[in-house]
Amino acid sequence: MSEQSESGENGDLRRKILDTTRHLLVREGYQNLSMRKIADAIGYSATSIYLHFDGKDALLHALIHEGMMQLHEELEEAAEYAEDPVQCLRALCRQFIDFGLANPEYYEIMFQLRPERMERYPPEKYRQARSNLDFFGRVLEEGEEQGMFGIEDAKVSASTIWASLHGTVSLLLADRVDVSIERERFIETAIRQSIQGCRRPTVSS
Amino acid sequence: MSEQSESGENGDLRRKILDTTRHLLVREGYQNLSMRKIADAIGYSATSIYLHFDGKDALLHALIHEGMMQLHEELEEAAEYAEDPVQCLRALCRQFIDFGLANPEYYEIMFQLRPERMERYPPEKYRQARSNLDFFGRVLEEGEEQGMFGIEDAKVSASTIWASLHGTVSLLLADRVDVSIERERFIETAIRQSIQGCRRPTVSS
Amino acid sequence: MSEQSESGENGDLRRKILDTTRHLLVREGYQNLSMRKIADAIGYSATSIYLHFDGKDALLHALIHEGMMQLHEELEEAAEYAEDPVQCLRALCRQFIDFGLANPEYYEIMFQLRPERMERYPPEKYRQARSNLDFFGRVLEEGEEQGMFGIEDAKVSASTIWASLHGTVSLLLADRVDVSIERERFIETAIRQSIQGCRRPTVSS
Amino acid sequence: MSEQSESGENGDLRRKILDTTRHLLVREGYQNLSMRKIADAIGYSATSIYLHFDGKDALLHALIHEGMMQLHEELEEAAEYAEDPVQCLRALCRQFIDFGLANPEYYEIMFQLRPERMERYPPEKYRQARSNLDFFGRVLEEGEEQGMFGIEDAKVSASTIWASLHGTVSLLLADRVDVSIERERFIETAIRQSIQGCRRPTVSS
DNA sequence: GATGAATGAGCGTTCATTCAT
DNA sequence: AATGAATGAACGCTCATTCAT
Repeated sequence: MSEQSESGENGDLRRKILDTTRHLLVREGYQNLSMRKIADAIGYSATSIYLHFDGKDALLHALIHEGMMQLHEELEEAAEYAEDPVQCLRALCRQFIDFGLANPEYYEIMFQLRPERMERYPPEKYRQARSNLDFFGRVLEEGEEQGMFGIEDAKVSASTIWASLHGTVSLLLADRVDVSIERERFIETAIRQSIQGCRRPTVSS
Repeated sequence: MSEQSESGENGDLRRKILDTTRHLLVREGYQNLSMRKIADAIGYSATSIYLHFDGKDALLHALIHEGMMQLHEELEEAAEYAEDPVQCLRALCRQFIDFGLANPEYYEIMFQLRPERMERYPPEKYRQARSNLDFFGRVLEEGEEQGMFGIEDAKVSASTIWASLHGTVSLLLADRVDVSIERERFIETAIRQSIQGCRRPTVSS
Repeated sequence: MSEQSESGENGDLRRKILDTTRHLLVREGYQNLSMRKIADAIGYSATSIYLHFDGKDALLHALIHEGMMQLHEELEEAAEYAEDPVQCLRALCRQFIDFGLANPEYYEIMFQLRPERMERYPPEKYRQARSNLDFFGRVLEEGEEQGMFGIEDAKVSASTIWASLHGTVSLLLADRVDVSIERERFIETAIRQSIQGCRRPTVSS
Repeated sequence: MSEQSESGENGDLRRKILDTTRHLLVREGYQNLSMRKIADAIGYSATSIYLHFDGKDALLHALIHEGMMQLHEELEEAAEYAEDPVQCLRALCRQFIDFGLANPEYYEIMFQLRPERMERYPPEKYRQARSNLDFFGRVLEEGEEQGMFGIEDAKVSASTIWASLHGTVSLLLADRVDVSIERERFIETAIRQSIQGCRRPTVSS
């Protein structure tokens, strides 16, 4: 009642909106998200959202930004403690997948929206987003220099590995992986194959 | 009673609806698809669609079914002429990606819609859908038996390869691959790494 | 119940919408007109209006068109029975004012909306609208040839007379004329002065 | 407590609100005027406006009042230097039109809003507003006494002249005068005809 | 087999205004 | 004197769907 530090019930409506939107995203998906539903879920009028965000797009952009930042931090931390490029690549893959599975709401808006449907996501933010890919590019380059990989172009391979991880997360989130396959085993195999795919080939294919 | 409207190909409105919907899907995307737009595009009343389909979902289910059948045929044909498991796997990968890029309208509804949000896609159809995965499983099994691969479980690896291909197609369709990367090179690298990922590893990772 | 000639209660929803809109316009004004209010007033859902009109603009354009046609007919008829240009001009003035006062709803959307607010009124209709002005131009020209007027340019004078009549109608509709002035006398004076204004001046002013 | 925000002209927020509203009116029109836009434009919160005005209507009433005062002054000055009633009437007409064209923001709220729809514009202000009409009444009376005019009732003719001028300004502001007509010529003709309309008629009409 | 008429629910957004501080 | 937070009502419009014919 007296003071309102920084995480009191007061004032952080903006925070509440972001969190609620995240939860709704995971429960109902982007398509079924509406300003009214968000408002109802937080117990405020729809108008109130506009006090904190310029509109639906701005709200989602803010969420995407948060997701990108969080992913960035997680990848950074994962890369930090790795001893060699291979271990580092493995850690990055694992972290990316974990992030996607743990934050499906972020994942959907960050990676699964067709850009044509999310109008005008500021290009400057896209650049920042893509910086997450650089983690993979750097470690591939490094490993290549040390003769651990057999890739042609670190940038290209970073993208294909990303594609592989993205597919893995997408299928898991969509529950499209055969139920008879154990989740952890699927993930581990996907990672192993991704890394193995960068190895110097034993025979030409 | 006498004349059949003005359309030459008499009767098969159902066919027309499906085709038009496909075209609309590719032009406007799933989100902007509406029954009215379909009806306008075929020159019939919106009500007519309901004579042939129970609703929007049923219409999409039918389309998904068609897409699955077509993909099945294409994979079948691709596998047919391969000489050895590795070549066959390569052909399957290439065909899957080609299918996705050539039929973005199918691809989106087949693989990019969250099933929880597409009301009750009949499980029996899902089973059929999954049969497309068996192509990959079979060739992996075969190659494993011939000592060409070093995988633990063909079913699991089939899924991870599928994941990899799905990620590749998804990123390409969403235009999220760095523009500086040549499209064909990206695809070729993705396929090569997918196959290489199944090879017997040179060192344990 | 059996047959539905052409003015039955059935089918003429379009007509009903137009009429109701007209009434609402006069009761509440253009600013307070909304699709919902129209729908409520006719006892239909708002959606139904869109079955007959592309949108609010199209609905108003249709009304403007009707108004222009009606005014055109009335002016035409007024001009028909006049014996000489002066009588004709007088009849036209009288008819224009009568039309405005009798159809305030038409008058508002026809003449009192700032064009910037009524988006994209088709220019081809504007041309037709302006044709109403030609009645005045023609009679002024004719009278000038017969030496009855002392005007410089029929087109310019037609416009100034129109301005005069427009001001007269506007003030009356807005109830801005002093209550102590009898309505009919005001109108009569306005008309007389408008005509007198075109006479050959007695002294230069 | 110490510093007064950043604005130099301390205190007179009320003045600032009025001025800003005027500018917004001319830039965006009455329809697009909103309290929030005003607040944004002056750099204060929307709430602040309510400290100085009871609401949107009151704010507009204040503006109307100012406009009436300004018009009054201008007409007064115009009348002052005239040598005879005809010249005076001409000067008044010219000044009225000039005022309208130079202050479209004032003109719209002063003369083009239907009072019924502008809640309760205080009648005492209307009286004051009407005083502007008296300029015309007086000069007509005077001219009539001197035999220069042939009008029946100065008050009535003042109103009809006003109507004429009002129509002229309205059409010009709405850009409804044929583009082929030169603006100044249109104005001059309107004024000449207005005055000529009060002359003693050469023949009865 | 095909339609026209109709609708309830919902969309993102803006508005003038209030109230506690 | 000034504000930030909040709101209910309304806006034009689109949607998938139903029903009588």
